[in-house]
Amino acid sequence: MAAVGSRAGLDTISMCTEGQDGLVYMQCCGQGEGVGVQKKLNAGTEWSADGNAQQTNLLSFPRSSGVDLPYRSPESVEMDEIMAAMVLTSLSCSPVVQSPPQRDLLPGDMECCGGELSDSGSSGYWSWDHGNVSPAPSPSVTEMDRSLGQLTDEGLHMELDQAACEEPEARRCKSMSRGAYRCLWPGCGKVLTSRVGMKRHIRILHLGFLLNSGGSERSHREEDFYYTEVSSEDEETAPPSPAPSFCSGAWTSCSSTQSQSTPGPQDAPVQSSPLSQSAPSSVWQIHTEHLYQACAPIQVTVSPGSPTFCSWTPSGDVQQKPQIPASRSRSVSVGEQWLQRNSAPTRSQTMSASPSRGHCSFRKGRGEAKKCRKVYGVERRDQWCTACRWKKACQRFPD
DNA sequence: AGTGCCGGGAT
DNA sequence: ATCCCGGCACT
Repeated sequence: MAAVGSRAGLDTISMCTEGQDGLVYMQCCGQGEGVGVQKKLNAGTEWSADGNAQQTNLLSFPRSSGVDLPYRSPESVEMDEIMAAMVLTSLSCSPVVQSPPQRDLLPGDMECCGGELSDSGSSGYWSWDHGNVSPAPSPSVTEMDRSLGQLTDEGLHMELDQAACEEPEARRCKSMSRGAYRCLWPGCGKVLTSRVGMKRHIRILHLGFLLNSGGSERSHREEDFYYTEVSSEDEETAPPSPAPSFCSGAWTSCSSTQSQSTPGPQDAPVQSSPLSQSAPSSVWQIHTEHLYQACAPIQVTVSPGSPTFCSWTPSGDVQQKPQIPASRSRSVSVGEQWLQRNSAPTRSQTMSASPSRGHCSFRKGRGEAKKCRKVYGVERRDQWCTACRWKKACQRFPD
């Protein structure tokens, strides 16, 4: 299925229609991994992707029969019709058909994650350029190719977790319909309705990978340990766990505007807006600041997911993120962000695993982490964290 | 020697 | 509570 969303996959798409009940059946013959995905969609559209199916390319498409298409080459016309069919199906229900291992994604996601969805073709998700479709003449092949390629590039960053920033009604209808996934990370407990979103949540917030790091392969399986599937009842009884401040602008900016606007003529998708990826680290940074005065240092397990909350407001603008008091904000270097991400998980390990010293002092050996003194130098002592200034255990760069 | 920070003192 | 520093452990 991984290739279905790609051009290679589209080459083998075939479809046929049944006139009487208005169902549109599309068959996608993938090239390799051939587990089929079937989705019965709300509007009576059914998708079938089966790598083993050998089916002739029957390209009758009564739903768009009234459309006059300018003459193009047969291949182009074929692709156009395919695209038109896909576009029509996406208009009514905007499916998110995931790769077979994640086929537990149910129509709820599709209904609620509407037009803004786009997923990585390379990771096996369908990509739908949904918001820009119309029954009018379908976009040219090159246009679609371009948009598909773009979605392939960008899609990974805009997954189903967008639902977190959508309307509450939409979320409700999603959560009531079936199970969900709950983050097991200590102090988080966020519930998401899609596995992909949960994985990404864990990967980004807890495992500390930046969005654009592209999901380094080594971490791909790691998220599985940190979430669990919960039933819908569990989800409903569970308190709405605070979602960390990850309603980043790009995830939400694509949501309502595009899907709710009347489908205009083909335009370049708006989904390619770049993501702001720097905020979380700085948020963690701020929250580790001055902890010496706030609580005992031993309890500082800098869990990146815990400190901030995501308001479930539909707009989900970047400005919706919790505003950091200006007095505490400061620029954070890349190295510091790295330290923040990497020092957090190791801290508890070093604490618990080394009862080496006889007396109760938890004094650790020289960590490799830079401290304020090293980072800023003695001459810029005013930029040290409070603890360092007081010759206490550094809170800005905890071991 | 340089650094991190505990323990304790000063305010 | 806040701020500072002597002095020790560690590299």
